[in-house]
Amino acid sequence: MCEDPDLKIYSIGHEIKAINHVMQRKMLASATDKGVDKITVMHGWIIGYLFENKDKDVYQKDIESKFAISRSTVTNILKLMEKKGYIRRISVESDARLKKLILTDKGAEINSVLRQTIADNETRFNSVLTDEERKTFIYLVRKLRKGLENG
Amino acid sequence: MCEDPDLKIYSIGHEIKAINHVMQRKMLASATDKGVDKITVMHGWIIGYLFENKDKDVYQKDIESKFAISRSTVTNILKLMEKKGYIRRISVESDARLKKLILTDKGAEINSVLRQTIADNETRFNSVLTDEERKTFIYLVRKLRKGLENG
DNA sequence: ATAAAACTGTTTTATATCAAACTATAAGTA
DNA sequence: TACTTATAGTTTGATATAAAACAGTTTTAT
Repeated sequence: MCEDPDLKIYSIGHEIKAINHVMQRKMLASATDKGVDKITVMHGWIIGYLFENKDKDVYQKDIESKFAISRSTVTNILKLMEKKGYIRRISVESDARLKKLILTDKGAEINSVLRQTIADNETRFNSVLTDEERKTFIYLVRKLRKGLENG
Repeated sequence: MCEDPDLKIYSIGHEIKAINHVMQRKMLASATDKGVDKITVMHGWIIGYLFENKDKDVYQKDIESKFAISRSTVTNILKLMEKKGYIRRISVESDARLKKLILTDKGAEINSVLRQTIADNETRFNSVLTDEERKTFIYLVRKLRKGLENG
């Protein structure tokens, strides 16, 4: 089955990459116009995640699995985000290996600006896919990611 | 429309990124066992593209649009690929701005090994999505990419 | 014919990314 | 308790990536 090379996931790998790329550009082009720092999409995702999980304890290792980036990349990015004042990284007493991530006021402010930017830009995607297609696409992306991560 | 944040394309951005990431790991883990250099997925895509377009003239700028990477990244990657002996970059007389890309014998050899690796790994994706889902996914990825690139 | 605009590729600077080797801490086991 | 294994994070070295400034070439417009 699936002899046609055009029907292989591998053959569209670079198109998946391209979608990601376009998203990142479009998404943040407008963020710059709003008085906040120019931040990367990854910083935006992490800030959003920390905002949504304010009540819970979030450690560096959680970022690693949530966003599928290597441990060393996590260190790099979070260090930079701390330097820029979006987060703080606090050592905890119960386990000296862990570093707990705290969203600063500045980080929370950027989060609220970003929500607006995201809403503005979402209409771009809506114009390309129908409602039904978008739902299907999101479903399949989640299914594929979930399936691949335990394999 | 589309008030539910879980139904926004943005909300799955990091999952798209993760799929790409997993693909790259899985795809190349086995390539190492076959006596060829350990190459990146992007190198694999470019080598495959040059192989498929042996008869046509391919320039650096074509790589830029085909794979949605910036001009400076194209310079970097192709320089490295030339250094590793996979390709050559030839200045053409008709237009002194252009550099034509030629796949070397070594590059062609890597291509044939890679085809087998890709076939081996494609079964992973097949086990996650049904045939119908895979077709739909590929269709939507292409539609989304095409729609986003002219916007 | 010449000045302006567009195109192709490079360099520089900053960030992102991974793998591998490393440090320190915690948990499990003999 | 002492040895071993597992876990969390850091550092290093290599590659990937983009934006911006740049240089050379070609095309367009006047």
